[in-house]
Amino acid sequence: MVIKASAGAGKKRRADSSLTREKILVTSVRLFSESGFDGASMRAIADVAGVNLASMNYHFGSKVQLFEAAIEYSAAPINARRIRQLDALEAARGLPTVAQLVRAFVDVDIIGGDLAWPQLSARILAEPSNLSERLLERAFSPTVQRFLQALQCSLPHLDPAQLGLRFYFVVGAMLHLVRFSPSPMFTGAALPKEPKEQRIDELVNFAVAGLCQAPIKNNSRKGDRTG
Amino acid sequence: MVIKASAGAGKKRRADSSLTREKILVTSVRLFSESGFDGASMRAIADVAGVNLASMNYHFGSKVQLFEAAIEYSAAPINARRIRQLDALEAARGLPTVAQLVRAFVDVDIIGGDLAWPQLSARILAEPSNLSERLLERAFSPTVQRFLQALQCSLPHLDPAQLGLRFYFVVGAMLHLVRFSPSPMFTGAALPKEPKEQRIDELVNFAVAGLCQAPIKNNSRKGDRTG
DNA sequence: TGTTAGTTTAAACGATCGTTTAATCTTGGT
DNA sequence: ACCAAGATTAAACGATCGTTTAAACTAACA
Repeated sequence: MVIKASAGAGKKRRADSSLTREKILVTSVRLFSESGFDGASMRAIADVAGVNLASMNYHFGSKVQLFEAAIEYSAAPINARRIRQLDALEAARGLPTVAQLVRAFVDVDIIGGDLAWPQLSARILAEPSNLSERLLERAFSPTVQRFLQALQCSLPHLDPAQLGLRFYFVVGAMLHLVRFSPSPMFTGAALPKEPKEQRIDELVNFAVAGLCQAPIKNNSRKGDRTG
Repeated sequence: MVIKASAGAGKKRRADSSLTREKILVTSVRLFSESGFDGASMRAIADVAGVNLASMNYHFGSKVQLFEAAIEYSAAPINARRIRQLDALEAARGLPTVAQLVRAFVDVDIIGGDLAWPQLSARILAEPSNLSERLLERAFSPTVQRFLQALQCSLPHLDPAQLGLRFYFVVGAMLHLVRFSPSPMFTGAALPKEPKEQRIDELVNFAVAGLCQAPIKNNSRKGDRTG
């Protein structure tokens, strides 16, 4: 058994194994994001991908390793695009606004495109923690770090820990929006559904207000607790 | 096979079946919230609860029905406490503040206590949608509706759909905070972890700013998109 | 005390899971 | 043409899953 590391780089020696790898990865991303790790069986992935069951273990070793490969395969292009947008913002004159930074982070994940990284990442969050935490960390962390640095520059008065926690809230709201379209209990059953882009605008506005206008540290405990 | 509807109400006829039911429910909530629907097996629940495997199907019919029963069992007391707090706020003189309303909704879910409803509800969100959506709707909707009405009274200038979407963001941030303690990539590895109550304060402040201070409707598209 | 409905139990059922085996096919190298 | 390494395949393995069966047990009522 030979577990190959990369698909596109090495020149294929004999057969079209890289095609098989890619079919498996694309299908894995789809089924894992639809049904979760337990819900997507190796056999279902093999059937949908049109490959033999055993070839998945041949190429990826085990289901867990396939899961990790699918996560990396799905996250990589989106992380790259986020970083590219952030680079562009930082290359411009003057500091990027918080709204620009939030939008650069958020809209990629929701507009998304062909590879369902947001659905997959939202799914990972619900897997048993020993599986998910390490994987999410690896797939998310570098990009999050860079955005946090940029946000810190634009919000220098905020404590780093406080900024991190608020950005964590933003990510939570984003993933929640990505997972479902908000159910009728929130938006009212009769109301027409807004287009996706408008919801992103709302999310950006909400996030910017929360990041910038919430009171700093613990100097204002406005009225609470009556019960 | 007799599937009983309620445990505490009907007087037990012969044996201590209500004790068995309760042990199964308590253990189900714990294991479902830890491992999800697929991850928690009937056998594991039976072992931990100290009951026979077959008795779970005897009392609840099927695993799906047990899942539903566990959700209801876990959500009911928390919904009740939320509604009680809301009633108290509305019984007081003057309109409740947004901060009071948000806190009444949020802190119950995080302080939580013995029954892990927040973890469970966060877990449900990742189940296949045919399972989760209907259940979450049933467990969440009435309480959400009442809080939305109260928020609307305190924020009359907000469009109902816009308010609903923003409250949806708040719930997303809350569930995200409940699911994990924010990973080091957000808060910085070296920083000491804040106490739980302080994080709730931060969440409330963040949510209030997002709910109240975000721009209304689509009149201000502050700078975005530089590409 | 014998009856009977309700409950608990051990054992088994069929299905599906991830993984492995071993044979076959494909294809570049000589 | 022959060889050998990589890739694909059908078939099976052992384990575990949710569920069912049928017998044993418990306790209120006649």
